[in-house]
Amino acid sequence: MVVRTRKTEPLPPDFYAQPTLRVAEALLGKVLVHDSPDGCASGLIVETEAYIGEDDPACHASAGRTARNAPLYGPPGLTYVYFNYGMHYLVNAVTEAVGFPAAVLIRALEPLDGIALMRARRMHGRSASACRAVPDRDLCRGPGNLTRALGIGARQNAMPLWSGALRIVDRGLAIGAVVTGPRIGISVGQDRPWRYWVASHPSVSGRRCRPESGGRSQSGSS
DNA sequence: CGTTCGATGCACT
DNA sequence: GTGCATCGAACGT
Repeated sequence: MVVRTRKTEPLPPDFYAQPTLRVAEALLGKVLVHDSPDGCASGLIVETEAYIGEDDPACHASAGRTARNAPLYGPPGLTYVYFNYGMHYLVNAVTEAVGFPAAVLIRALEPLDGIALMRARRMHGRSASACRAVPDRDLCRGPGNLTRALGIGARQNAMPLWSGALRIVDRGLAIGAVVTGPRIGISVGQDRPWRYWVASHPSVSGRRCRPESGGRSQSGSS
């Protein structure tokens, strides 16, 4: 019984046909991979958010089915990629059952493979010096940043995550403690604690977790 | 260190 | 025309 190689099995479609909160938590520690013509890039999922049903005011389906949000109503395990703020793509994994609109937003990754490629993609349209200053841990920090680093765009919308170029796999990697709290970046539905992240992980978005002691934050300079 | 604000395109009212 | 599941430069403390 050797076969102790790194597992790279994609999560099966059934994985996504579960309650969205369970999927959102279970996706932490899995690996999002994109094989593109430019090369392969991947990262460990360390932050997610759930968007559940037409009753969720922050869910894109809150106003009913439209052309844009149609993938939310489709089969679980497909992507829902959309364009926001005129410049960012955001990627979701569709969950639950056909006809019920719900998904998990991937908000942050810890870069694993293809770090040079990620940095090259994020360099697009900005000065080389500014890009060189971006630490590895920030390359996929935030939902807009990770799609840029992985080369995810409108062409990846409504694509299966269990096969094909863009997929989520389980490599059996261990993660730290999981924390939950309110979703961020939204103006409604903030009462629902449907955001999940790995505690104290440096690639999680939002306000940076301050290091334990040693940092003097309240000193009046001069 | 913290907070504010402009960029930028598209879906939807 | 309005508002958005964002980002980072610019400014104030």
